Amino acid sequence: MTRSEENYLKTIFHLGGGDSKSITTNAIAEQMETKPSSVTDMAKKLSEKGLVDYVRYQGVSLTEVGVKTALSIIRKHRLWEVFLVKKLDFTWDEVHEVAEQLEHIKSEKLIDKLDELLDFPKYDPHGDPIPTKDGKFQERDEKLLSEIPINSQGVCVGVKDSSVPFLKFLDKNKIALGNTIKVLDKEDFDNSLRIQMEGKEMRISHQIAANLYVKKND
Amino acid sequence: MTRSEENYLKTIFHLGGGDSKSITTNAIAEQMETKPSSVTDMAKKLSEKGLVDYVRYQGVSLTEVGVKTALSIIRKHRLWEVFLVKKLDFTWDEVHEVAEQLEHIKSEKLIDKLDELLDFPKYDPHGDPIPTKDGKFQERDEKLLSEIPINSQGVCVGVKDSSVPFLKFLDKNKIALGNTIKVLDKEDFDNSLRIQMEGKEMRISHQIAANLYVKKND
DNA sequence: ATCTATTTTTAGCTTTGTCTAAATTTAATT
DNA sequence: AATTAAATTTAGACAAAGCTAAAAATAGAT
Repeated sequence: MTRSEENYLKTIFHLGGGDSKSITTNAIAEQMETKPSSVTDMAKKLSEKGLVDYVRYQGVSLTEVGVKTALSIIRKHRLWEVFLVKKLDFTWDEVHEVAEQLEHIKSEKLIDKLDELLDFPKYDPHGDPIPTKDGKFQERDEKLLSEIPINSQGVCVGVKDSSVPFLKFLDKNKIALGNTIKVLDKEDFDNSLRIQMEGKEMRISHQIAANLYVKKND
Repeated sequence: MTRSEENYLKTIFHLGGGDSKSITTNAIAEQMETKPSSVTDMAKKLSEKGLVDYVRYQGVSLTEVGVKTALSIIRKHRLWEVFLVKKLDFTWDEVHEVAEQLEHIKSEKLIDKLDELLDFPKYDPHGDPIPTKDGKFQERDEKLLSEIPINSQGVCVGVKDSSVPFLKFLDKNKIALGNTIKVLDKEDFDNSLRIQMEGKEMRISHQIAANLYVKKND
Protein backbone atom coordinates (compact mmCIF):
# COMPACT_ATOMS: atom_id res chain seq x y z
CA MET A 1 0.00 0.00 0.00
CA THR A 2 1.66 3.20 -1.10
CA ARG A 3 0.71 6.57 0.32
CA SER A 4 -0.85 7.50 -3.00
CA GLU A 5 -2.97 4.37 -3.16
CA GLU A 6 -4.19 5.05 0.35
CA ASN A 7 -5.17 8.59 -0.57
CA TYR A 8 -7.16 7.38 -3.54
CA LEU A 9 -9.06 4.82 -1.47
CA LYS A 10 -9.87 7.42 1.15
CA THR A 11 -11.11 9.88 -1.45
CA ILE A 12 -13.23 7.28 -3.21
CA PHE A 13 -14.76 6.34 0.11
CA HIS A 14 -15.57 9.94 0.96
CA LEU A 15 -17.23 10.39 -2.41
CA GLY A 16 -19.54 7.50 -1.63
CA GLY A 17 -17.74 4.70 -3.44
CA GLY A 18 -18.13 2.44 -0.44
CA ASP A 19 -21.78 1.76 -1.20
CA SER A 20 -20.92 0.12 -4.53
CA LYS A 21 -21.80 3.43 -6.17
CA SER A 22 -19.66 4.22 -9.16
CA ILE A 23 -17.49 7.32 -8.75
CA THR A 24 -16.26 9.00 -11.90
CA THR A 25 -12.60 9.64 -12.54
CA ASN A 26 -13.47 13.30 -12.98
CA ALA A 27 -15.00 13.56 -9.52
CA ILE A 28 -11.96 11.90 -7.97
CA ALA A 29 -9.58 14.10 -9.91
CA GLU A 30 -11.39 17.23 -8.81
CA GLN A 31 -11.42 16.20 -5.17
CA MET A 32 -7.73 15.31 -5.20
CA GLU A 33 -6.69 18.27 -7.31
CA THR A 34 -5.14 16.05 -9.91
CA LYS A 35 -5.93 15.13 -13.53
CA PRO A 36 -8.53 12.59 -14.68
CA SER A 37 -5.88 10.74 -16.67
CA SER A 38 -3.86 10.17 -13.52
CA VAL A 39 -6.96 8.81 -11.84
CA THR A 40 -7.50 6.38 -14.69
CA ASP A 41 -3.98 5.04 -14.22
CA MET A 42 -4.52 4.53 -10.52
CA ALA A 43 -7.96 3.01 -11.09
CA LYS A 44 -6.34 0.28 -13.14
CA LYS A 45 -3.70 -0.31 -10.52
CA LEU A 46 -6.18 -0.51 -7.65
CA SER A 47 -8.40 -2.75 -9.71
CA GLU A 48 -5.46 -5.11 -10.34
CA LYS A 49 -4.99 -5.28 -6.59
CA GLY A 50 -8.63 -6.06 -5.95
CA LEU A 51 -9.31 -2.89 -4.03
CA VAL A 52 -11.77 -1.32 -6.46
CA ASP A 53 -14.13 -2.45 -9.18
CA TYR A 54 -13.35 -0.46 -12.28
CA VAL A 55 -15.26 -0.44 -15.55
CA ARG A 56 -13.83 1.69 -18.32
CA TYR A 57 -15.79 4.90 -18.88
CA GLN A 58 -18.06 4.02 -15.93
CA GLY A 59 -15.99 4.83 -12.85
CA VAL A 60 -14.86 2.97 -9.76
CA SER A 61 -16.35 1.65 -6.55
CA LEU A 62 -14.61 0.07 -3.59
CA THR A 63 -14.55 -3.69 -3.12
CA GLU A 64 -15.12 -5.12 0.35
CA VAL A 65 -11.37 -5.15 0.91
CA GLY A 66 -11.17 -1.60 -0.44
CA VAL A 67 -13.78 -0.39 2.04
CA LYS A 68 -12.00 -2.09 4.91
CA THR A 69 -8.73 -0.49 3.91
CA ALA A 70 -10.28 2.96 3.50
CA LEU A 71 -11.90 2.70 6.91
CA SER A 72 -8.64 1.80 8.57
CA ILE A 73 -7.03 4.90 7.10
CA ILE A 74 -9.95 7.09 8.16
CA ARG A 75 -9.73 5.55 11.61
CA LYS A 76 -6.09 6.49 11.84
CA HIS A 77 -6.72 10.00 10.55
CA ARG A 78 -9.43 10.69 13.09
CA LEU A 79 -7.60 9.15 16.03
CA TRP A 80 -4.58 11.33 15.27
CA GLU A 81 -6.87 14.35 15.11
CA VAL A 82 -8.16 13.57 18.58
CA PHE A 83 -4.60 13.13 19.80
CA LEU A 84 -3.54 16.50 18.42
CA VAL A 85 -6.42 18.30 20.09
CA LYS A 86 -6.56 16.41 23.37
CA LYS A 87 -2.88 15.89 24.04
CA LEU A 88 -1.08 18.60 22.09
CA ASP A 89 -3.54 21.51 22.31
CA PHE A 90 -4.08 21.89 18.61
CA THR A 91 -7.23 23.72 17.56
CA TRP A 92 -9.77 21.91 15.39
CA ASP A 93 -8.81 23.92 12.35
CA GLU A 94 -5.14 22.92 12.61
CA VAL A 95 -5.42 19.15 12.82
CA HIS A 96 -6.39 18.07 9.34
CA GLU A 97 -3.15 18.86 7.56
CA VAL A 98 -0.98 17.07 10.10
CA ALA A 99 -3.35 14.10 10.35
CA GLU A 100 -3.08 13.72 6.56
CA GLN A 101 0.55 12.87 7.14
CA LEU A 102 0.16 10.82 10.30
CA GLU A 103 -2.58 8.60 8.84
CA HIS A 104 0.01 6.87 6.66
CA ILE A 105 2.25 5.67 9.47
CA LYS A 106 2.32 1.90 9.43
CA SER A 107 2.14 0.21 12.83
CA GLU A 108 -0.85 -1.64 14.14
CA LYS A 109 0.44 -1.46 17.68
CA LEU A 110 0.85 2.29 17.39
CA ILE A 111 -2.75 2.90 16.49
CA ASP A 112 -4.12 0.44 19.04
CA LYS A 113 -2.11 2.06 21.80
CA LEU A 114 -3.05 5.54 20.64
CA ASP A 115 -6.71 4.54 20.77
CA GLU A 116 -6.16 3.34 24.33
CA LEU A 117 -4.27 6.49 25.36
CA LEU A 118 -7.19 8.58 24.13
CA ASP A 119 -9.70 6.38 25.94
CA PHE A 120 -11.28 4.94 22.82
CA PRO A 121 -12.91 8.09 21.49
CA LYS A 122 -16.00 7.68 19.31
CA TYR A 123 -15.81 11.00 17.48
CA ASP A 124 -13.07 13.22 16.14
CA PRO A 125 -12.79 16.97 16.89
CA HIS A 126 -15.22 17.79 14.06
CA GLY A 127 -17.80 15.31 15.30
CA ASP A 128 -17.05 12.70 12.65
CA PRO A 129 -17.35 9.13 13.92
CA ILE A 130 -14.18 7.07 14.33
CA PRO A 131 -14.50 3.59 12.79
CA THR A 132 -13.68 0.77 15.18
CA LYS A 133 -10.75 -1.58 14.66
CA ASP A 134 -13.00 -4.01 12.83
CA GLY A 135 -14.34 -1.30 10.54
CA LYS A 136 -17.68 -0.54 12.15
CA PHE A 137 -19.11 2.96 12.23
CA GLN A 138 -21.16 4.25 15.10
CA GLU A 139 -24.04 5.94 13.30
CA ARG A 140 -25.84 8.75 15.05
CA ASP A 141 -29.15 10.23 14.06
CA GLU A 142 -28.02 13.71 13.37
CA LYS A 143 -29.68 16.35 11.25
CA LEU A 144 -28.48 19.54 9.68
CA LEU A 145 -29.47 22.55 11.73
CA SER A 146 -31.05 24.00 8.59
CA GLU A 147 -33.46 21.08 8.45
CA ILE A 148 -35.02 21.03 11.88
CA PRO A 149 -38.30 22.85 12.46
CA ILE A 150 -38.85 26.13 14.31
CA ASN A 151 -38.95 25.79 18.09
CA SER A 152 -37.16 22.48 18.15
CA GLN A 153 -33.68 22.25 19.61
CA GLY A 154 -30.64 20.03 19.65
CA VAL A 155 -27.05 19.65 20.64
CA CYS A 156 -24.43 20.62 18.11
CA VAL A 157 -22.54 17.39 17.37
CA GLY A 158 -20.59 17.96 14.19
CA VAL A 159 -19.72 20.02 11.17
CA LYS A 160 -20.32 19.06 7.57
CA ASP A 161 -17.77 21.49 6.16
CA SER A 162 -14.54 21.25 8.11
CA SER A 163 -12.59 23.82 6.16
CA VAL A 164 -10.34 26.16 8.08
CA PRO A 165 -12.38 29.32 7.33
CA PHE A 166 -15.63 27.74 8.50
CA LEU A 167 -14.08 26.38 11.68
CA LYS A 168 -12.51 29.74 12.46
CA PHE A 169 -15.85 31.43 11.86
CA LEU A 170 -17.48 29.09 14.36
CA ASP A 171 -14.77 29.78 16.95
CA LYS A 172 -15.17 33.52 16.48
CA ASN A 173 -18.89 33.22 17.06
CA LYS A 174 -18.50 30.86 20.01
CA ILE A 175 -20.32 28.08 18.24
CA ALA A 176 -18.83 24.84 19.54
CA LEU A 177 -19.67 21.15 19.58
CA GLY A 178 -21.75 20.38 22.66
CA ASN A 179 -23.67 23.64 22.59
CA THR A 180 -27.44 23.43 22.71
CA ILE A 181 -29.09 25.35 19.91
CA LYS A 182 -32.75 26.23 19.56
CA VAL A 183 -34.26 27.44 16.30
CA LEU A 184 -36.38 30.49 17.12
CA ASP A 185 -37.30 31.63 13.66
CA LYS A 186 -36.55 31.23 9.98
CA GLU A 187 -36.48 34.07 7.50
CA ASP A 188 -38.22 33.17 4.25
CA PHE A 189 -36.34 35.79 2.29
CA ASP A 190 -32.80 34.42 2.64
CA ASN A 191 -33.38 31.27 4.72
CA SER A 192 -31.35 32.69 7.58
CA LEU A 193 -32.16 31.52 11.10
CA ARG A 194 -32.62 33.20 14.42
CA ILE A 195 -31.26 30.84 17.07
CA GLN A 196 -30.76 30.74 20.78
CA MET A 197 -27.49 29.26 21.95
CA GLU A 198 -26.12 29.09 25.48
CA GLY A 199 -28.47 31.86 26.60
CA LYS A 200 -27.70 34.25 23.77
CA GLU A 201 -29.72 34.99 20.66
CA MET A 202 -28.11 35.35 17.26
CA ARG A 203 -28.80 35.23 13.54
CA ILE A 204 -26.95 32.84 11.24
CA SER A 205 -27.08 32.43 7.48
CA HIS A 206 -28.50 29.38 5.79
CA GLN A 207 -25.01 28.43 4.67
CA ILE A 208 -23.88 28.16 8.25
CA ALA A 209 -26.93 26.21 9.37
CA ALA A 210 -26.54 23.83 6.45
CA ASN A 211 -23.09 22.86 7.69
CA LEU A 212 -23.87 22.18 11.33
CA TYR A 213 -25.08 18.81 12.53
CA VAL A 214 -27.34 18.70 15.57
CA LYS A 215 -28.80 15.85 17.52
CA LYS A 216 -32.40 16.75 18.23
CA ASN A 217 -33.57 16.37 21.77
CA ASP A 218 -37.17 17.55 21.63
CA MET B 1 13.05 18.10 1.54
CA THR B 2 12.02 14.65 0.43
CA ARG B 3 11.98 11.69 2.76
CA SER B 4 14.93 10.23 0.91
CA GLU B 5 17.01 13.38 1.20
CA GLU B 6 16.30 13.47 4.92
CA ASN B 7 17.44 9.88 5.31
CA TYR B 8 20.70 10.60 3.54
CA LEU B 9 21.44 13.61 5.73
CA LYS B 10 20.74 11.61 8.86
CA THR B 11 23.00 8.78 7.73
CA ILE B 12 25.83 11.12 6.78
CA PHE B 13 25.57 12.77 10.17
CA HIS B 14 25.68 9.44 11.97
CA LEU B 15 28.76 8.48 10.01
CA GLY B 16 30.50 11.59 11.25
CA GLY B 17 29.96 13.89 8.28
CA GLY B 18 28.92 16.68 10.61
CA ASP B 19 32.51 17.40 11.61
CA SER B 20 33.46 18.33 8.04
CA LYS B 21 34.88 14.83 7.72
CA SER B 22 34.45 13.37 4.27
CA ILE B 23 32.25 10.29 4.16
CA THR B 24 32.65 7.96 1.22
CA THR B 25 29.76 6.99 -1.00
CA ASN B 26 30.56 3.39 -0.23
CA ALA B 27 30.17 3.89 3.50
CA ILE B 28 26.86 5.61 3.01
CA ALA B 29 25.64 2.95 0.62
CA GLU B 30 26.54 0.20 3.04
CA GLN B 31 24.83 1.92 5.95
CA MET B 32 21.68 2.55 3.95
CA GLU B 33 21.65 -0.82 2.21
CA THR B 34 21.70 0.77 -1.20
CA LYS B 35 24.19 1.04 -4.05
CA PRO B 36 27.14 3.46 -4.26
CA SER B 37 25.89 4.73 -7.61
CA SER B 38 22.62 5.78 -6.03
CA VAL B 39 24.54 7.61 -3.34
CA THR B 40 26.52 9.49 -5.96
CA ASP B 41 23.29 10.70 -7.55
CA MET B 42 21.96 11.92 -4.23
CA ALA B 43 25.30 13.50 -3.31
CA LYS B 44 25.03 15.69 -6.39
CA LYS B 45 21.47 16.61 -5.57
CA LEU B 46 22.22 17.50 -1.95
CA SER B 47 25.26 19.43 -3.06
CA GLU B 48 23.09 21.44 -5.49
CA LYS B 49 20.85 22.29 -2.58
CA GLY B 50 23.73 23.41 -0.42
CA LEU B 51 23.24 20.70 2.19
CA VAL B 52 26.51 18.85 1.63
CA ASP B 53 29.95 19.58 0.26
CA TYR B 54 30.72 17.00 -2.37
CA VAL B 55 33.99 16.48 -4.18
CA ARG B 56 34.05 13.78 -6.82
CA TYR B 57 35.89 10.66 -5.68
CA GLN B 58 36.43 12.21 -2.25
CA GLY B 59 33.09 11.89 -0.52
CA VAL B 60 30.62 14.21 1.17
CA SER B 61 30.41 16.20 4.38
CA LEU B 62 27.52 18.20 5.74
CA THR B 63 27.39 21.96 5.38
CA GLU B 64 26.22 24.05 8.31
CA VAL B 65 22.70 23.97 6.96
CA GLY B 66 23.04 20.24 6.40
CA VAL B 67 24.04 19.67 10.01
CA LYS B 68 21.13 21.78 11.25
CA THR B 69 18.72 19.82 9.11
CA ALA B 70 20.13 16.46 10.18
CA LEU B 71 19.88 17.45 13.83
CA SER B 72 16.26 18.45 13.47
CA ILE B 73 15.44 15.04 12.02
CA ILE B 74 17.37 13.27 14.76
CA ARG B 75 15.55 15.42 17.30
CA LYS B 76 12.21 14.34 15.89
CA HIS B 77 13.24 10.69 15.76
CA ARG B 78 14.32 10.63 19.39
CA LEU B 79 11.37 12.60 20.70
CA TRP B 80 9.00 10.18 18.98
CA GLU B 81 10.91 7.30 20.56
CA VAL B 82 10.37 8.80 23.98
CA PHE B 83 6.70 9.28 23.18
CA LEU B 84 6.29 5.66 22.14
CA VAL B 85 7.90 4.36 25.31
CA LYS B 86 6.50 6.85 27.81
CA LYS B 87 2.98 7.29 26.47
CA LEU B 88 2.24 4.17 24.47
CA ASP B 89 4.12 1.49 26.41
CA PHE B 90 6.40 0.45 23.59
CA THR B 91 9.56 -1.40 24.60
CA TRP B 92 12.91 0.10 23.66
CA ASP B 93 13.50 -2.49 20.98
CA GLU B 94 10.22 -1.66 19.22
CA VAL B 95 10.54 2.07 18.80
CA HIS B 96 13.15 2.55 16.12
CA GLU B 97 11.17 1.25 13.18
CA VAL B 98 8.12 3.38 13.92
CA ALA B 99 10.20 6.45 14.72
CA GLU B 100 11.86 6.09 11.32
CA GLN B 101 8.46 6.86 9.86
CA LEU B 102 7.34 9.48 12.35
CA GLU B 103 10.54 11.52 12.03
CA HIS B 104 9.47 12.66 8.57
CA ILE B 105 6.19 14.27 9.63
CA LYS B 106 6.34 17.95 8.84
CA SER B 107 4.91 20.27 11.50
CA GLU B 108 6.95 22.47 13.72
CA LYS B 109 4.09 22.91 16.15
CA LEU B 110 3.68 19.16 16.41
CA ILE B 111 7.24 18.58 17.53
CA ASP B 112 7.29 21.55 19.90
CA LYS B 113 4.11 20.39 21.58
CA LEU B 114 5.32 16.80 21.70
CA ASP B 115 8.49 18.00 23.42
CA GLU B 116 6.32 19.81 25.95
CA LEU B 117 4.01 16.83 26.50
CA LEU B 118 7.04 14.69 27.28
CA ASP B 119 8.44 17.33 29.62
CA PHE B 120 11.44 18.24 27.48
CA PRO B 121 13.34 14.97 27.73
CA LYS B 122 17.12 15.11 27.33
CA TYR B 123 17.68 11.50 26.31
CA ASP B 124 15.87 8.92 24.25
CA PRO B 125 15.08 5.38 25.46
CA HIS B 126 18.54 4.17 24.40
CA GLY B 127 20.29 6.97 26.24
CA ASP B 128 21.07 9.00 23.12
CA PRO B 129 20.88 12.76 23.67
CA ILE B 130 18.02 14.68 22.07
CA PRO B 131 19.20 17.82 20.26
CA THR B 132 17.47 20.99 21.36
CA LYS B 133 15.27 23.03 19.04
CA ASP B 134 18.26 25.19 18.11
CA GLY B 135 20.41 22.20 17.34
CA LYS B 136 22.48 21.91 20.48
CA PHE B 137 23.53 18.58 21.92
CA GLN B 138 23.87 17.97 25.61
CA GLU B 139 27.15 16.13 25.82
CA ARG B 140 27.75 13.80 28.70
CA ASP B 141 31.03 12.33 29.75
CA GLU B 142 30.23 8.73 29.28
CA LYS B 143 32.59 5.83 28.79
CA LEU B 144 32.15 2.35 27.47
CA LEU B 145 31.89 -0.17 30.29
CA SER B 146 34.72 -2.08 28.65
CA GLU B 147 37.02 0.88 29.14
CA ILE B 148 36.73 1.65 32.82
CA PRO B 149 39.23 0.15 35.26
CA ILE B 150 38.66 -2.66 37.73
CA ASN B 151 36.92 -1.60 40.92
CA SER B 152 35.45 1.57 39.46
CA GLN B 153 31.73 1.86 38.97
CA GLY B 154 29.17 3.89 37.09
CA VAL B 155 25.55 4.26 36.14
CA CYS B 156 24.46 2.69 32.89
CA VAL B 157 23.33 5.59 30.73
CA GLY B 158 23.15 4.34 27.18
CA VAL B 159 23.77 1.67 24.57
CA LYS B 160 26.09 1.95 21.61
CA ASP B 161 24.45 -0.81 19.63
CA SER B 162 20.70 -0.40 19.67
CA SER B 163 19.81 -3.39 17.55
CA VAL B 164 16.82 -5.44 18.55
CA PRO B 165 18.81 -8.55 19.51
CA PHE B 166 21.14 -6.61 21.78
CA LEU B 167 18.30 -4.76 23.48
CA LYS B 168 16.40 -7.99 24.02
CA PHE B 169 19.51 -9.57 25.46
CA LEU B 170 19.83 -6.72 27.96
CA ASP B 171 16.17 -7.07 28.97
CA LYS B 172 16.57 -10.79 29.47
CA ASN B 173 19.54 -10.18 31.73
CA LYS B 174 17.88 -7.33 33.60
CA ILE B 175 20.47 -4.83 32.45
CA ALA B 176 18.69 -1.50 32.21
CA LEU B 177 19.57 2.17 31.95
CA GLY B 178 19.92 3.63 35.42
CA ASN B 179 21.47 0.53 36.92
CA THR B 180 24.71 0.97 38.82
CA ILE B 181 27.43 -1.36 37.60
CA LYS B 182 30.77 -2.07 39.25
CA VAL B 183 33.60 -3.81 37.44
CA LEU B 184 34.92 -6.53 39.77
CA ASP B 185 37.37 -8.25 37.48
CA LYS B 186 38.52 -8.61 33.91
CA GLU B 187 39.54 -11.87 32.31
CA ASP B 188 42.67 -11.53 30.21
CA PHE B 189 41.87 -14.58 28.13
CA ASP B 190 38.67 -13.34 26.45
CA ASN B 191 38.31 -9.85 27.87
CA SER B 192 35.08 -10.79 29.61
CA LEU B 193 34.13 -8.93 32.78
CA ARG B 194 32.84 -9.92 36.16
CA ILE B 195 30.47 -7.18 37.29
CA GLN B 196 28.24 -6.40 40.20
CA MET B 197 24.89 -4.90 39.31
CA GLU B 198 21.98 -4.14 41.64
CA GLY B 199 23.35 -6.51 44.27
CA LYS B 200 23.94 -9.41 41.91
CA GLU B 201 27.17 -10.63 40.42
CA MET B 202 27.42 -11.73 36.80
CA ARG B 203 29.84 -12.27 33.94
CA ILE B 204 29.47 -10.50 30.64
CA SER B 205 31.43 -10.78 27.42
CA HIS B 206 33.64 -8.05 26.07
CA GLN B 207 31.16 -7.51 23.23
CA ILE B 208 28.43 -6.64 25.69
CA ALA B 209 30.65 -4.33 27.73
CA ALA B 210 31.83 -2.57 24.59
CA ASN B 211 28.26 -1.59 23.79
CA LEU B 212 27.20 -0.19 27.15
CA TYR B 213 27.84 3.42 28.11
CA VAL B 214 28.32 4.22 31.76
CA LYS B 215 28.80 7.46 33.60
CA LYS B 216 31.56 6.93 36.12
CA ASN B 217 30.86 8.04 39.66
CA ASP B 218 34.02 7.06 41.45
C1' DA C 1 57.10 4.99 -11.52
C1' DT C 2 54.07 1.57 -13.01
C1' DC C 3 50.64 -1.57 -12.47
C1' DT C 4 46.73 -3.59 -10.23
C1' DA C 5 42.87 -3.76 -7.21
C1' DT C 6 39.48 -1.13 -5.35
C1' DT C 7 36.50 2.64 -5.22
C1' DT C 8 33.67 5.86 -7.47
C1' DT C 9 31.27 7.71 -11.22
C1' DT C 10 28.80 7.64 -15.55
C1' DA C 11 25.39 6.09 -18.75
C1' DG C 12 21.40 4.04 -19.56
C1' DC C 13 17.36 1.51 -17.90
C1' DT C 14 13.20 0.67 -14.45
C1' DT C 15 9.26 1.90 -11.59
C1' DT C 16 5.90 5.04 -9.51
C1' DG C 17 3.07 8.68 -10.03
C1' DT C 18 2.21 12.40 -12.47
C1' DC C 19 1.26 15.38 -16.74
C1' DT C 20 -0.31 16.96 -21.73
C1' DA C 21 -2.30 16.23 -25.97
C1' DA C 22 -4.70 13.29 -28.94
C1' DA C 23 -8.09 9.75 -29.55
C1' DT C 24 -12.12 7.46 -28.13
C1' DT C 25 -16.46 6.62 -25.89
C1' DT C 26 -20.65 8.16 -23.82
C1' DA C 27 -24.47 11.19 -23.39
C1' DA C 28 -27.38 14.87 -24.86
C1' DT C 29 -29.82 17.32 -28.49
C1' DT C 30 -31.92 17.92 -32.29
C1' DA D 1 -30.56 8.39 -36.07
C1' DA D 2 -27.05 11.62 -36.58
C1' DT D 3 -24.37 15.03 -34.64
C1' DT D 4 -22.04 17.43 -31.19
C1' DA D 5 -20.38 18.29 -26.56
C1' DA D 6 -18.47 16.41 -22.61
C1' DA D 7 -16.14 12.92 -20.17
C1' DT D 8 -12.73 9.38 -20.25
C1' DT D 9 -8.91 6.85 -21.83
C1' DT D 10 -4.61 6.16 -24.34
C1' DA D 11 -0.04 7.28 -25.70
C1' DG D 12 3.98 9.36 -24.84
C1' DA D 13 6.80 12.28 -21.75
C1' DC D 14 8.90 13.65 -17.31
C1' DA D 15 10.93 13.74 -12.49
C1' DA D 16 12.44 11.13 -8.47
C1' DA D 17 14.92 7.43 -6.80
C1' DG D 18 16.73 3.43 -7.53
C1' DC D 19 19.47 -0.33 -10.20
C1' DT D 20 23.28 -2.71 -13.41
C1' DA D 21 27.21 -2.70 -16.13
C1' DA D 22 30.91 -0.25 -18.03
C1' DA D 23 34.31 3.45 -17.59
C1' DA D 24 37.31 6.32 -14.92
C1' DA D 25 39.95 7.73 -10.97
C1' DT D 26 42.41 6.68 -6.78
C1' DA D 27 45.43 4.26 -3.79
C1' DG D 28 48.48 0.44 -2.62
C1' DA D 29 52.21 -2.63 -3.82
C1' DT D 30 55.94 -3.70 -6.15
